[in-house]
Amino acid sequence: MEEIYDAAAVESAAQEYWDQRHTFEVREDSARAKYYCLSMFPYPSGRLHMGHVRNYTIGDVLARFMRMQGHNVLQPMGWDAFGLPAENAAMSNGVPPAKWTRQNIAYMRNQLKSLGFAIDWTRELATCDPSYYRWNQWLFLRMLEKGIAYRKTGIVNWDPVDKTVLANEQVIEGRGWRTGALIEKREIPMYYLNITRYADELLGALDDLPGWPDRVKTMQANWIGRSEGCEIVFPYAPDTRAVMSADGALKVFTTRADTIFGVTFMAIAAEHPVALEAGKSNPRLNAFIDECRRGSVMEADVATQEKRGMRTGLHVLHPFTGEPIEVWVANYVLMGYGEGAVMGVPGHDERDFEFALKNGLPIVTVVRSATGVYDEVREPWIPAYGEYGVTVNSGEFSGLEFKPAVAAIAAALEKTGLGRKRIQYRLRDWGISRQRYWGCPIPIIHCAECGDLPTPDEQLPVVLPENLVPDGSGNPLAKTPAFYECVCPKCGKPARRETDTMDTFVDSSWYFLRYACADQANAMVDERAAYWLPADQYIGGIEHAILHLLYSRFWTKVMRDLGLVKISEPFTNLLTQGMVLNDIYSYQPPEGRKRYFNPADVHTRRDADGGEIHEVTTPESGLIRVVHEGLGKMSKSENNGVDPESLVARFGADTARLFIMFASPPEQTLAWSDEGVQGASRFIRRLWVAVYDHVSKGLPTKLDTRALTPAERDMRRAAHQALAKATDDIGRRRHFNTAIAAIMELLNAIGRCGDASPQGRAVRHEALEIAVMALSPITPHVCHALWQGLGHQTGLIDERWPEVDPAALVQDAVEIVVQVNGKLRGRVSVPASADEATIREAAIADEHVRKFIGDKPIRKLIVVAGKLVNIVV
RNA sequence: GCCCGGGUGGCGAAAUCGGUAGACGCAAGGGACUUAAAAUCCCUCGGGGGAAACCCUGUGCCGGUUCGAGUCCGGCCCCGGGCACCA
Repeated sequence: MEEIYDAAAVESAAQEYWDQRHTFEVREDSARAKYYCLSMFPYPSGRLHMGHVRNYTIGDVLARFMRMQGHNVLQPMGWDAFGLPAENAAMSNGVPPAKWTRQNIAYMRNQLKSLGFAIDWTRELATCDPSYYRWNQWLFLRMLEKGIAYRKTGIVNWDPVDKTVLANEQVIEGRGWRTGALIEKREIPMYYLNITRYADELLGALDDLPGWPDRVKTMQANWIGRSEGCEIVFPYAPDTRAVMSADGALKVFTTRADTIFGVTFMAIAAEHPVALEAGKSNPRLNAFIDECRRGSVMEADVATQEKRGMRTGLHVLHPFTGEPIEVWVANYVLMGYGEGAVMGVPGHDERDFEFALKNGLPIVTVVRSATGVYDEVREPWIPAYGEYGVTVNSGEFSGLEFKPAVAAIAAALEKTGLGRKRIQYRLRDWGISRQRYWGCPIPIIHCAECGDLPTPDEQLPVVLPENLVPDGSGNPLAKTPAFYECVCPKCGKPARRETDTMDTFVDSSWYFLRYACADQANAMVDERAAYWLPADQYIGGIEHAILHLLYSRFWTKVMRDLGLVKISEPFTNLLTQGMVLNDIYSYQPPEGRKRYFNPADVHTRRDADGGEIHEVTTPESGLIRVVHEGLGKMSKSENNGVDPESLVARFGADTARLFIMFASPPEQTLAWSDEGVQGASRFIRRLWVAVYDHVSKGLPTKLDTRALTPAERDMRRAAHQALAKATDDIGRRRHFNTAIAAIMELLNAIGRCGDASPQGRAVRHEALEIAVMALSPITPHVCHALWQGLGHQTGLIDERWPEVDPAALVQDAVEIVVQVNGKLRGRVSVPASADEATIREAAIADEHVRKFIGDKPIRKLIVVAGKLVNIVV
C-alpha cells in the first residue's frame, strides 16, 4: 500500500472496483433475506446540498452494513423531477423546464456518484419521463372509475395582475411575489382524491408501524384528527327563508353538543350562500365579504389573523328552543372545511368568547365547573370555562355530565331530524389539480356535449410537450392548441384536453414501487414489487412527516384495493433525518422582489456598538447590506444550501461522509458549520498511518488468544468493545456519531500500545481489521484500500461483518462509584463477581467516603449492581 | 394560532432503562520536532476557590417527585419543522 493517503486516488480506485464488478446491481433472490433501503429521492434543483449528503450517507451506511450482515440489499435512486422551481428557472433564463431539469439530473447524478453510494443505478427513474408518469395517469383513471378521484370546486390564490394561480410559497404577505398585487381567493373546478375514505384505516394502521418514530405517528394522528361529535341542524328563520327563497338550514359539527343551550350566535364563511345572499342587499356586509375573500388561503394566516365578523341581520332557529339566533359572517370560518358554518358558544369556547366580547353578543353559562372553579362565566377568560362539567340552564338536559348530556341531546336531535352523532376528521380530501405546466397532465378530455371524459387507456400517456417556456402569466399548456386540441372519445367531435397537471406529491407517492421494476413497459408494477416491498428502511427529512408520508400510505392502500400490490403499508421502518439548517440572508430592494444571498457570499463585521453588520458584494449594485433572517432548512428558494462539491474536492468523499455522520445523530436538527471537518480528515489519515506502519513490518503470526499478556488482553478487549458498540450503534440505535467515537477510541488505544511481540502484533492486526471493517459503511473507499493493505485479496464490501468474541469482553475487576447523599465521594475497585455485601463493605471502607460519613449513622444504603453505591446519612 | 421536535463547555456533541455530567472530536493556549512553515506528537481546557489534595457550583428559566434528575411531572421562555399549491 502507499505510504501517503491520497483520497482522490483511493476513491476512484474503489469506485472503479465496484463499477467493474457491478457490485450494487441486485436481482430478486428468494433464497436470501432482502433488505430494501430507500432514501427520499431528490428534487433536481441543480446541486446537491449537505442535507442530501446527510440523507444518502445514512442510507448508504445502513445498506452497506446490512449487506455485510448477509442481506440481499437494494438501494435505488431517482429524481422527483416535476415542480415549480423548474418553471421559475425557465422564467428567469428562458430555458425550457425539461432542459433545465435534465441538465440538473446529469450534474447531480455525477455528484452522487462521486460520493460512492452503493446504488443500483440500473433502476434509476425520473418522474418527468412519460414512461413513469403514464402510470400516474393510468392509476388516476382507475381511481376515477372507483369514485376515489372526483371533480369539485376548490379555492386557489389568484394574482389579478398576472392572471395566474399562485402557489402558497409565491404569496408573500398577501401579495403576489412577482406583481406585488393583493391576492384574491378564487373558486375553480379541480380533481380531488378521496383520502378521507381511508382516514380511519390511515389512523388505525399507525399502531401497526412499530418501526416508525412516535413523533411522526403523533403528527399524522393529529393531522387526520378524528373527533367524535354531533351534526346539528339550525333551520332558517323566516327572514333567512325569505332571502334564500327556500327552506333550508345551517348545518354545523360540534364536539360540544352539551353546550347547545349556550349558542348565542352562528358564524358562517364569507363564501357561504347565505352570506352571499345577505350581502346583495347590504353594501357594508358585501364589502366585508369581499375583504374576507381577499387574503391568504393558508391555515397559518387564517389562524393568526384578527378574528373579525359582521352581522347578516338574518337568523336561524335553535333546534330545541326555536329561538332565533343571529347569523354572523366571520373571517375565521372556512368554506372548504366542513359545512362552512359553526355554532358560537361564548360561554365555553375561547375563540367564541373573544368574538362575543368584541361584538357585544350575550355570554351564557350552560356548564357548571366540576371542580367548582367558577359559578358564572365572566371576563376574563379562564381555561376552566372550556372544560367538561355538568350542564345547567339547559332545560330538560340540565344536570348531566358531559357524556350523558351529549348522548341525550343527540338522541333528542335524531328524533326531530335536527341532528345525529357523527365522526368527523380534520383530514380533507387531496386536491391534485395544478394550473401549471411542468407536471403530469391530468388525462381528461372535456367535450361540450359529452362532458368530462377519461382519456382512453390506449391513448396514454398524455405526453407533456417539453419545449414550452412559462412566462408567469398562467399555464402555457392552455395556450398551446397542439396540446389541448383533441377529439372526444365518445362523439368524435373536437374537444379540449384538460390542461391542469397533477400535484407533484402524486409522483412521489409510489416511486418506491416502481424501483422494483423500473424497466416494465406494460404495467405499473409487476411481481418483483412483491419481492422488494415494503421498503425495510425509509430515510428522509422530518419535514415530510405528514404530507408525503401520508399520501404514500394512502396511495399504497388504493393500489392494494385495486389488486396491484399485496402490501398495506409501504415503509416498515422510518428514519426521519433532522434538517441541515443554514443562515438565511435577504435583501429587500425598495421595489420588486426580495432577494436571498448564500451565506458563503455574506461577510459579517461588527459596528461600533458591537452589533453585527452583514454585507454582500453584488456585480450590479456593489456592496449592499443584507438582513439575517435566522436559521432555516437548506433550500433553493432561500438560497442557503451548501454544495458539498468543494468539500469533496478538498478532502475526499470519505471525509465528507465521516464528517456529516460524526456531527450529530441523524434525527437531530443540525445547524451547518464546517468546523470539525479537519478532525474527520485527520482521523482518516491517522487510521491510514496506523495500518501502514503495522503492515510495513510484515504480516503477523496467527493470533493465539490463550497466550496473551494482561496488556494484550486489554488491547483485545478494547477492540471487541468498540466492535460491540459500533455494531449496536449502527444496527440498532442508528447513532453513527457514537459508533465513530468508539472506533476513534479504539485507534487511540492501538496507538498507545507499542507491543512488538508476535502476539502483540497479532492482537493489533485483529484490532486494525475491526476498526477498518466497522468504519467501512461510513468511509467505504479508504476502508476498501486499507482492507487490501491488511493483506486481503477480496473486496471488503463482500466480507461478512465481524463477530464480537464474548470471551474478549470478560473483565476481572470493575470500578464502583460511591456516593454519600447522592454526591460522588469515591471509587472502589471490586472483583466483577463480587456480591452486594462485598461491594457494600468496600464502599464503607473507602477512606475518602468515611470522611463524609463521619460519625453519622447510615440511614440507607443503595447498591446498583456493577455501577454505584449511594450511602444516605 | 394549532400540531411535533429541540435547548448540556468557546463550538459539534456524549451520558442507550432515573445512577460518575461533558466520552469522542473541533477551536484555542502552552510545549516538542523543524532554518522556517505545514504536518505530526505531548500537555491544559465548564465556572469559582485553592500551592496542592480537594471543595463549592453548573445541563434554557421557575417549581415539584426521588436516596439520587440532563433524563420523570407541572408552569414558562427561546429556537427549528409542519399547517394541505415549495419539495
